Amino acid sequence: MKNKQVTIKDLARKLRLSVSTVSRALRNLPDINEDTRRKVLELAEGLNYEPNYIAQSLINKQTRTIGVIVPLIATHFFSHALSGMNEVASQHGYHLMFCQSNECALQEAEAIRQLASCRIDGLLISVSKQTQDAEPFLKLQQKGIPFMFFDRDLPHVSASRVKVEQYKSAFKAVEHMIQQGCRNIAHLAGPKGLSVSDERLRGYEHAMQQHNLPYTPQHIVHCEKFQLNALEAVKEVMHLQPDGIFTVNDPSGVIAIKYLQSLGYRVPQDIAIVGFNGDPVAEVIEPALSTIVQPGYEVGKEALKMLIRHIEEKFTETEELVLEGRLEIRGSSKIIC
Amino acid sequence: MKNKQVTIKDLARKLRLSVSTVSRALRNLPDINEDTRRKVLELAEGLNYEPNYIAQSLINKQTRTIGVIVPLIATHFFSHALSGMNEVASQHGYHLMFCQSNECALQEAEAIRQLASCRIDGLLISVSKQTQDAEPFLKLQQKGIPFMFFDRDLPHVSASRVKVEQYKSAFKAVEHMIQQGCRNIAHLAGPKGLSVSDERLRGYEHAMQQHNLPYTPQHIVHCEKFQLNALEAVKEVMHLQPDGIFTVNDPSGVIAIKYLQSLGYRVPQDIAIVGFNGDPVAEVIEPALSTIVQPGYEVGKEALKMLIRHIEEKFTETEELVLEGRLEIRGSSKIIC
DNA sequence: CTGTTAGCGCATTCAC
DNA sequence: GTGAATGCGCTAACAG
Repeated sequence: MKNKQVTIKDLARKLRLSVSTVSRALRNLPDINEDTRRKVLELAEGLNYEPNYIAQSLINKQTRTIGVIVPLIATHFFSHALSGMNEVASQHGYHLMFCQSNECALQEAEAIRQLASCRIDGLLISVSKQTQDAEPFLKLQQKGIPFMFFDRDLPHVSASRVKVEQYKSAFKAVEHMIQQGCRNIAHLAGPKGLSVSDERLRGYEHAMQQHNLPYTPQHIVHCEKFQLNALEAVKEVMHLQPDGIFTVNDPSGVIAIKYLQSLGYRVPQDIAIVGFNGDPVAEVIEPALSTIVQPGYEVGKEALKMLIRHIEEKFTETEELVLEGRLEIRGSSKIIC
Repeated sequence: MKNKQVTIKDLARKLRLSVSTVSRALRNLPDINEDTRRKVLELAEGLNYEPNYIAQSLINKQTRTIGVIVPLIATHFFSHALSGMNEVASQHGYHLMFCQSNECALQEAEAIRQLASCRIDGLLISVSKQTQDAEPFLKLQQKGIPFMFFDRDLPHVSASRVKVEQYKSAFKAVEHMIQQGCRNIAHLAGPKGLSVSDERLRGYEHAMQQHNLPYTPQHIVHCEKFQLNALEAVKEVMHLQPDGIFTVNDPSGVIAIKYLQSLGYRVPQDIAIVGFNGDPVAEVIEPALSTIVQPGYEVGKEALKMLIRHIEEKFTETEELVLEGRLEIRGSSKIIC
């Protein structure tokens, strides 16, 4: 932001007009001579004038900027969510200020502070898996900055949220495995305390219970680092000789398939695998990995739409939107043809 | 940005001090009574005061905000680049304002205007595949807003850039195929006029020429929409009965492998495939797809580092940084063991 | 229709 | 050490 930028004052001086007249001309307000307006617009165009949003923000008390915090951007789901937000933002004349928490609660809290100082009009956040403390969100509330969760949320914080149905999706996935004949299904779960993995776990448990299938605590192995230690988790769970594994995400499912095949197992005949998310890798593996396809792009779009609506209509109640996940049955779980 | 935010004036009033004293206390400037400073800091903490960056920006003429424009964020390379930028930005106290051009020159130009109005301190851009016009960039220059290209650039625009070596990487890839015994290599190329695909194509051509291998215009099929019509491109190129295909990206390589296998070809014995990028799908396909692994995260980091250096040191010359791509040889091209 | 005045939140002179 | 005055670029009353 050098001083080469043309200001409203420059235009006023060159046209021998007052700044307020120029300001009105620029904004197409009534009560202005058509001739003056034309002149102003022409000069603005010629001098390549761009309104200074910073100055406008100071007056309007709104920046038309939305903060977005995600745990990791280099992810199928979150990159699509951000893409969806970008779509809505540009449609409605908002800008996105982007931060990544790196799954770290401290970085997340710092990002929230920073964004608050930038005077964002609202915040969209998917929390890190460490995040427990509601404090940063309470501060946001007392500052009057609206925020919403998308995907990963803090259940005990009162705020609006847009999510994909996790519990029911997981339930559907496991039920599908049961219908395919699986009786001894294990679950590679995600980090404990993270809303989405907790809900997927519940879906697994309830599906098993509802179909009167036994499972032990050993059937559930938590991967704190998601796919990073999925291999060890698969090895561990194989002691139970399961005929099916429901994995908390697709990369883990892919790792499971590869490992089992290397051991000589046939997927899905000997053991069926179902993942979660709809990652591209799930379509590439042979056999293709059945999965719950999550509409990340739509989550992003709907979350920002809702936030903008709340901002512009000064809506204060909390709202919740739950999108459906689609069970995509592929080779890795198609036992019965 | 409601009016609930505490201002420096609020602090001044409650402490019966002037705003300038409070301002100085807050910024740890000298010439202030230690006792007053303590009181100010305490109250600021207690009232949850956050400095208004908007107001500061108006005075300092810098926003500490960097604009970033990418063609598509939901991409392995660009999402990692953005992640790298986020890392550097938070280290240096900058914020990122994110836009996606959707491969559309018009949206890109509009995004540039918008970001200019936000008075970003600098811009990092990877151009859309449509982009030809230098006009938006010239305007940026006359406004004194520094910008740099990363990855995809406009060669004829004078600006700094950070890229991955495309020509040499493609050359390496094709040469590797030749060393493995391929003699009739086809190339699924990217859109014409897009810097990176043009350079990969040159790498292919020169490698073929240097090894005295003939190729015809039919050996090169351009996919305007990248992977979307890769399948048709593969079918087309198969009329030449190639023993190797070098694809402009990994998804295309994966499509090629799947299609050829469905026809009964053995990869790599009958036909070798090498991709470009280092996408996760390349590791999952069987056989794994050889590829050029591009350091997207580093590109993002280095690009932002360079931009910040230019901004803070008022550096005006153009600079160019070219990172290496790593040839990762995998099953899809390992003919000789 | 147009110009003057005041002020957004803060930093930066310059007095005291 | 501290405060009053001025201004960043712009908008919003209010006069004329």
